[in-house]
Amino acid sequence: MVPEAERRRRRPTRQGQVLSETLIVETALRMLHEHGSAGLTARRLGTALGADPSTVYRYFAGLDGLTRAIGEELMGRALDTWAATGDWRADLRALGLAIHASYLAHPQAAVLTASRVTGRPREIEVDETILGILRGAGFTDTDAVAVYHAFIDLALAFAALDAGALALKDEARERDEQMWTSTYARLPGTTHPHIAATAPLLAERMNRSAYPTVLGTLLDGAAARLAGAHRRGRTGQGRSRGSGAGRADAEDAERVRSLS
Amino acid sequence: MVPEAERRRRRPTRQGQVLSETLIVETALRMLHEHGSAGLTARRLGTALGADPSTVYRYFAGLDGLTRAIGEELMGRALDTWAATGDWRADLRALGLAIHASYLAHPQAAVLTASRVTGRPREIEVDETILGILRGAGFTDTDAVAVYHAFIDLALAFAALDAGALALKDEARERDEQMWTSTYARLPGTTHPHIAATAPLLAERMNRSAYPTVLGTLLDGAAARLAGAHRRGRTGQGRSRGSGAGRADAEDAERVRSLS
DNA sequence: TCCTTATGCCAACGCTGTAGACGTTAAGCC
DNA sequence: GGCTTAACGTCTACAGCGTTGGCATAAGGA
Repeated sequence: MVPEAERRRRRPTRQGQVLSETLIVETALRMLHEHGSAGLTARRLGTALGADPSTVYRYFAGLDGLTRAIGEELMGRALDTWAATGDWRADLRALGLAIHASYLAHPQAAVLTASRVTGRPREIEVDETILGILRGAGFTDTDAVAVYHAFIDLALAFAALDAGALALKDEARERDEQMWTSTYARLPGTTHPHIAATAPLLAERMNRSAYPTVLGTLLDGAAARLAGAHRRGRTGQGRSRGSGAGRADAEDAERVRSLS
Repeated sequence: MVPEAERRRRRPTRQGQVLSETLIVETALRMLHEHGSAGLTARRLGTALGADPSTVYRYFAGLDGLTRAIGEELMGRALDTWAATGDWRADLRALGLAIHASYLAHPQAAVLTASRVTGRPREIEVDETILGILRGAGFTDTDAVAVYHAFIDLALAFAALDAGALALKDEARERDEQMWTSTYARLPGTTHPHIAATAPLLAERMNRSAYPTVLGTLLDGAAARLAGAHRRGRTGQGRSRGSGAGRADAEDAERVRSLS
């Protein structure tokens, strides 16, 4: 296995294809679209590329390495469709939606990659951008990191969740989506009063992503914290209850972490 | 395949095991712990059960059916460790953390199931409980459904994301966790000023789950909306900007949905 | 005790990811 | 232009996978 940058001899395949990392990644994305998230196999990828299956292993450390490269590509695409305006709130919202949308444009790929951290260049670029927006907006470093953490994990988590729903093959997805009008809407009010009372609302809402809503709430919370910090800065007063990211949450986070 | 409730003839395995859905689910959970999230195979499960691999197919519709049953089991366990107090905010927080914790107690299983909706009894029970808490707290049906949607998807999304990190085998996880002290902390301030400036804070924070923080923010937003609704109820005034779940978000959600 | 059929077992099919040896051919140098 | 060298595509093989259909058998109702 040789890193892409050091490749010198580009020798065509028996069928005439000249391979490269990006060609393989793009072919893999197309295959994921056509054959579903379980349809990315070395052999199929080989035939699609006009090359022997094992050739892929000269470019990536197993299919897992290819998967990480795909994630990096999706992150890069998100960044490319986004442009800063200077309004931190609008910029973060747009960036979050861009990441989410970029992954959901390839749900079958997103399922495989959204919960992996690659640490590759474009991903780092996104992180740097987010931190820059927050620090530029006047957040303290501590707050900026806290909001960044919540922001990026929220985007990835919802990308993975929503991609999972979209990645189901049509038939299965239809069945899943109809669950709110079939299973849930038919529960009797005697045993499930609250579901029964809200069934139409549920059917209308549950097949959409909750991400935009939650993202809005998160940014509201961040804005409140920013305002609070400014107020404290002027008055020298202690922090208010506010955003719910205080001591108790840190303890929860620690507890959660040590669960494994 | 016969539903568990109608099973009459319980015939022991050649090795003496008497099978049942719950025995299989529990064995599968144990195997996931021992062999990782890719370690649940029909053949291995068979040997672990002291039975032929194909026997599992008499109890579940393929490994996929087994997977859904595992998800249902985890959801049930979350509900069992939780008790209502009457304080809607505390109750929701505790329930969210319980779901998150239940999945993270079996990260390898959570990876497989957290983004699947099963529509099975214990899952419905959780949904009914959440809606009950919200409607009991005085939310309108519309608001209750909106908060419910955000709440449950948030819990599942973070369960999946955090489980993904925990499910990596020790060696890989350690490498992942050290990325914040190795890769990120070493980026030069000239190219990545914001990451460089916050590197210690990042290293301290990024290996914990952001879920408790985000959950807190979500509940804060919900509380604000509840207070706003009450105020509107008294004064008859229109809704304020507030929680960020207004018209614009609904449009975003629709846009996102039609992406596929 | 007998009959039915649920249920466990077996064998087989067509896949999978990946390792290692092999041979061809492009690149770099003179 | 010709030579050398090793990068890179190809071939072969292995061990394992999910799943299915047929078969034997024993459990439970009569």
